[in-house]
Amino acid sequence: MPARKLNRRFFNRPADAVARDLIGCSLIIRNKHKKFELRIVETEAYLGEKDLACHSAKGRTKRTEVMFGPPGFAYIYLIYGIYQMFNIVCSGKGDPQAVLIRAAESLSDPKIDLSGPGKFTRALGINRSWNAMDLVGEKVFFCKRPYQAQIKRAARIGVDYAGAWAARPLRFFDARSSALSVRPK
DNA sequence: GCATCGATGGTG
DNA sequence: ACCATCGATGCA
Repeated sequence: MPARKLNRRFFNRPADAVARDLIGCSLIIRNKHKKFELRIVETEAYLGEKDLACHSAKGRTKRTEVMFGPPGFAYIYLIYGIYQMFNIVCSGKGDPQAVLIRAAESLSDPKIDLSGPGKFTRALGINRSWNAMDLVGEKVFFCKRPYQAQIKRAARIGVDYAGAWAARPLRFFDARSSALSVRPK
């Protein structure tokens, strides 16, 4: 039945709260020809200027500009010259936090592999042209759905450079999912 | 199984 | 010179 659509207020909270609450939620993407529906199983929170793993800690630049704006919009960037990372801007305007979507399960086509942040964007055709896209709109939006995830948390992946922030348990995942991203540590 | 490594390009 | 990654390769 009609799942509850997540509104802008949902994202106007600290990124760790949003990251946790997004586990088990669905993401609906309506393109011209295809419609994707998927369930989010892994996220990471990036807590803004004080968080040394968060891009906004390096300052306000052209790339990170969207994070300094209002919540509920996409922050997309290129990593390793190859992969696009899909984030949702969180917290209020002027507090540049974000949540990275790391893995999901496709509900519309189980064959689609979304078990990693790079695989996720590649499979869904998400790229930097999506930067600043509204994620509480008509074509792309999230829904709360009746699903019992077993939520666990751990340190974030690939941020060893961030000092004490690297050890913080800001990665959230559904322990029952078989579509988690793999990387150890 | 696991460890290591190259691809590839924007960013500061 | 770094990277919020992935997949291939080598060796066990």
